[in-house]
Parts: sequence; C-alpha cells; structure tokens
Amino acid sequence: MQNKIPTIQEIARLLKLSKSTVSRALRNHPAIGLRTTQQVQKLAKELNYEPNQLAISFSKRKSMSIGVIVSSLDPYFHRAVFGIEDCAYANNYSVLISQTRDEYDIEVKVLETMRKQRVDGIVASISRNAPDIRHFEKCRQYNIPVVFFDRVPDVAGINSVWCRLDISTIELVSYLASKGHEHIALINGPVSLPIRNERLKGYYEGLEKNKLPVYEHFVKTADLSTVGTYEAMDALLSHRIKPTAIITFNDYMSLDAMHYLRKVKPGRYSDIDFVTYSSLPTTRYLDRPPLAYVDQFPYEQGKLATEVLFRQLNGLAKAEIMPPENLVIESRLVVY
Amino acid sequence: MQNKIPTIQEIARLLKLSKSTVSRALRNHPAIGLRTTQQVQKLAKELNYEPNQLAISFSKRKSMSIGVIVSSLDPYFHRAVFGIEDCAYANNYSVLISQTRDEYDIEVKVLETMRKQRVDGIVASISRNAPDIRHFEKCRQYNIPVVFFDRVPDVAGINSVWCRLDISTIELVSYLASKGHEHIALINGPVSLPIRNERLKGYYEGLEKNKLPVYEHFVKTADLSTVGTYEAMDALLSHRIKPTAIITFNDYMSLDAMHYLRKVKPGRYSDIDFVTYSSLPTTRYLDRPPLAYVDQFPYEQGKLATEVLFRQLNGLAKAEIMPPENLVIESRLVVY
DNA sequence: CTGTTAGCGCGTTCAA
DNA sequence: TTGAACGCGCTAACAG
Repeated sequence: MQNKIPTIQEIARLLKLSKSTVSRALRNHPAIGLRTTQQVQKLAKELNYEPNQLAISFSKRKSMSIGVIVSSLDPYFHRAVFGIEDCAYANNYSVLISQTRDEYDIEVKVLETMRKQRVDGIVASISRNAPDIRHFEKCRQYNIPVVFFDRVPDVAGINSVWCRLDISTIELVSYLASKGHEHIALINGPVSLPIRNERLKGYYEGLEKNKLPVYEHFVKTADLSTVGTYEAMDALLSHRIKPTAIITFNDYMSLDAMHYLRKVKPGRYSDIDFVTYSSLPTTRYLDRPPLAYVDQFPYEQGKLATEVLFRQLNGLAKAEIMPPENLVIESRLVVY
Repeated sequence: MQNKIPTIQEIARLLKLSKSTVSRALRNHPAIGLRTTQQVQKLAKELNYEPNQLAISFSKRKSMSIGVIVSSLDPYFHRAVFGIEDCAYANNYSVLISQTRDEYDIEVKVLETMRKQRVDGIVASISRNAPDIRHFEKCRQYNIPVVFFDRVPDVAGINSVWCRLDISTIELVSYLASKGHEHIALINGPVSLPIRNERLKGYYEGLEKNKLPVYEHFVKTADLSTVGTYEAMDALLSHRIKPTAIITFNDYMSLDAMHYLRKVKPGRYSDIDFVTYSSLPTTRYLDRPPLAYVDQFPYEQGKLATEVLFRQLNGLAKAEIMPPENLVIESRLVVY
C-alpha cells in the first residue's frame, strides 16, 4: 500500500531544496536554474506528483471552475452543455453540472452548493417552477457572475443569452400557409416560461401576415406532461372548426400529440400536420415526422453564454465596471 | 458594491469570540453555550455567511465530491447519472460529471483533472476507444477508489457493477422464435466493448435452445455510426438467405437499420422485425417500434455503483482492507 | 464552556 | 538563483 500522496514539500525534502524553489521549478519559472528545474520535474514525475488543485484554488481564492444549472440533461440541454464545455475547457476551466429537475427547491440548493464550492461563475437556465430569482442575489455578494441562457428571467440588470423565436414562428406559420393550411393551432407551454410569449407573438403575427382567420380556441396551453398534451388535444378537437396543422411547444409535445391522434382518435385526423421547436435527434426517424421545426441553437447559446461569463470574469479580475450583457440570437426555420 | 465575503474570522471579530468557538457554534457543537450559539448563527445569517467548502475540503483532505466519467450524457447514461446523483446527494456528496466523447485522450485528461481536484472517489464507464485502464492506476496511489459500471473493463481486482445480458438475450431469441422467426440476425457493437460478448453468447445459446439454424453471415459487427449500421444491413441483405428478424446492439442502431430499409430498400423487407437493447424514451412513438428490448437498468446500475463506492470510502476511512466488489444485475426482456 | 495553536498544500512576497 | 515567512479559511488537538 503506497498511499503516499506526494506534495511539493515532499519533493523539496528529498531534493534538499525549499518548497518555493520546487513550486517555481514545476511551473518552469525562468528564475530557476535549468539543472534544478530538470531534476525537480524528473522526481515529480517519478513520484506521480499531481498538484493539489484544492489547495491552489483555496489559496488563490479562485476555483477555476464554473457551475452549470439546467433543468435536466435532456438532449436539448445536453447540446448546450457541449457548448459550455468547449468554451470552459478552452479557458482551462472545469465545469460543474447540476440538474434541478425543474424544481425550485433543488435549484436553490444546487445554487447554494455551487456558492459554497466557490465556483467562479455560473451559467444557468432557470427552472420552470422558479417564481423569482431571489436565490441568485447572494451570488453578487460572493462576486460570482451569473449568465442566464435559454430560459431567461424577465428582469433587468442581468446577463443573458437567449434565442428569439417570434420571427421564425412567423415563418413557421407562413410555411404552413404555403402548404395550404388555414386552420393552424398552437399548443403553447406553461405560463411560467417566458419563452412561451415569443411563440404566441409570432403565431399571431404570422396569422395576420398570411391573412388567416384568428380563432381563440386554436391557442391552448399545456404543461409539458403527456396528460397535459392529451387534454390540450382533446380541447382543440372538441370545437366545430378543427385545425389542419398544429404548432407544438417542442418535440416531446409533438410526439405526444401525434400519439394521441393514433391511439385515441385512430384513423381520423391522420392528415393533421405538425411543426415544432428544437428537434430531438431521433425525431427524423418517425414515419411521418413534423414537417418543420425551429432550431434554437442550444450549442451556440451555451457557448455564447459562457463567453459572456468569461468576459465578466475578466472584467472582475481587473476590477472594471462590467455592464450586463444581453445577447439575442436568431432562431431558424428548418424544413425536414 | 458589497463584495465582502464573510468568514468565520469576521464573525469572531464582530462578536469578540475566537474563531474556533464560532466554528463550533455554526455546527451546533454541544460544548458551546446556547446563547453563544444563537447569536453566532444569527449574525452568520445576517451576513449571508456560507462556509467555504474549498477551505473545508482542503483542511480535511476530503472534498466531499465524487467524479462521474461517462462517454456521453445521452439518454442512457443520463438515467445512470440520476441513480448516481440520488445516492451521492443522500450521502451529502456532490457530483462532478465529465464526458469523454468516447475518446481515450479525453478520458485520460478528465481523470487527471478529477485527481487534481481530489475527488474522493470515481464512478466510471470506460470509453469505447480505451485500450487499457492504466490511466486509472494512479488513483490507487491517491487513495481514490474507482467503481466501473456498465462498460466494465475485463480486468481482475477492480470494483464493478454491470448488467448481464446473456440470459435476456436467450429470452429475446426465444421470443422471436415464438413469433415464428427462424432467420434471426444480430448486428453487434464494436469489439472494443466487452458487453458485446454477452449479446453474442446469448444469441448463440438462444438459437440452440430453440433449435434454430446458425448462419455465420447472420452475425455482423458495426461501429455505432449510422454508416456502419448501413454497411452491416447491406451485408446482411446481400446473402441468399435473408433474416426476418434483427437484433441490434441498441436503439440508435435499430433506428438506423429501420431507416435504411425505408430509404434504401423501400417496400421490400418491410416485414422484418427488430428487437434491441436499452430503449430510448422516444422509441415508443414510432409507428412500428422494435417489438421488444432488453432493459439494462442504467439507473439501478448507477445507483449500485455509487453504493459500492461509498462502501469502499467508508472502509478506507476506517483503514479497513476492502476487497473489491463485483456486482452483476440481471437484465430484463420487455415486450412493447 | 471557550481560547490558543498548529496545520492542511500551495503561491507569493521579500530578503538574501 | 534560491530560501524564509506568511496567508488563504477552516478544523481539531490541546489548554484552560
């Protein structure tokens, strides 16, 4: 059992040097003699010396890590995490990921954990059930900049990166109109998600632009559960005038809605077209996938948000006054 | 700008106490007077004091965190991560997740990062392209126990948790046989993944048990790319005797194979049945999903692996000799 | 019940 | 070119 964890002190002792010399030699400090440097590095390698990042972080009061808070590592946020990782790793930072499972209590808790871990900054997409962002306020006191992305709270003075959907939604409606659809419904997400409004705005503007009739009963709200979608579909189809195309809040909702038609109303309505947002990688394998979707570029959002974060961190390091950054990227209509 | 991060020292100064008293009071140490405890905790709250976990970890030489290494946070490993998180959080540990993207170099690097961060233990599923586990050896020197799960290296003396597939694979073949299939093919995963052998073993035993003919050309190997699957399908269908059912390595492969039939050979072979392993949540939405799949219980594997890890950690804490644990769980055939 | 002291491993002055 | 001394924030051993 060689459970001897090597330290700089140990190397210094063996080489009869001071630990500061060793510390410098390990980092190729120019003021250290070549011979010394070489023998230090040689011994370090033999002992399998690996610097204690905990000690470094602690003494420098800088953990070289950023926290990522997302509701779930589903395929959508998974792509965002890639963007975050790519940017963080390029800056020699490590990444702490936490899932909130869309619960406010968990969000509060993981945020606290991250503060205690003294992450240098945080990239966050808020939970669906978060009524406010008070729990993020302490981060300011702890000098931990926060960048919100994708699901951005509607509050001033914060850093944010998100993807506007209104224009693409207009295009989505126009696309459906060009296919001859005149009765287009929208099943939107829960009111607690601000991004829902973009969809609604684009929907109405799209109808107007294409001179299509507006039926209030064509707009439904669903939580993101399967049952919720079924209920919305029920409500949609209970009116005299039925939709011939449906815009759903996301891919999962489209899947549930299509499943509903097949199982609950087999045969009828099989000609209803679906379009949606932020495609799952497996959606294209459906026999009859949605006709189109609006790409929200999660990878780019994650990457941009992290870039904003590093700009804030660098500003903080120089004690500069950093005004909050608010980036908006354009979504894009993709026809399968 | 109130960028004053409160410390125990600061609280002690304000209250004219020593920092050890404050430290104890904050942790409800019984030897501290009620009055003192209360006033310390009151002030701590007012100052928004949050203990510096970095300092605690450093001084205790225990980071209260475990590392998780997986190839990718795809839906499969995502479920495993839930199991890991549930167990870790229950033990007041935090979780560091790293993706290797199935590349050996990245695996080596994230492992090193975790060691430097002094995680207390690691739960890992090895990369497809990892030729050996030499890079894990240093963990022993650093007293960091490692538990491999799901993709387990074929080496003695390690902790492991995996899911045996041979018996379920026999059942899978029997199920297909019961449906009248006599020509059953298997598209297996790459040789670098040991779990592939379980499938192969079960396949042959299943054929034997059901007295089905063995055709060597019915067994193909594919890397896990779409192109690889297409090639395997090409090869399978190029023989005189065609399969009527195909067992694929996983869901993605089934999707690709089915897609191949629809796109490359439309109309023909539309009666080929598929069965697979470890279902994606969205697979059930297909018009004609695989008939059945073998559940590998990733959540349970992750949870069990983490439990093993904590047993090792507790043993280590008591300086006990901990023999490695090797758990095997049974997979289960699920018919849609 | 409370205070004093030492030390965790490292980087960083300042001094030689 | 090297070394000595200090401090990061906290816990713990030992005193009182």
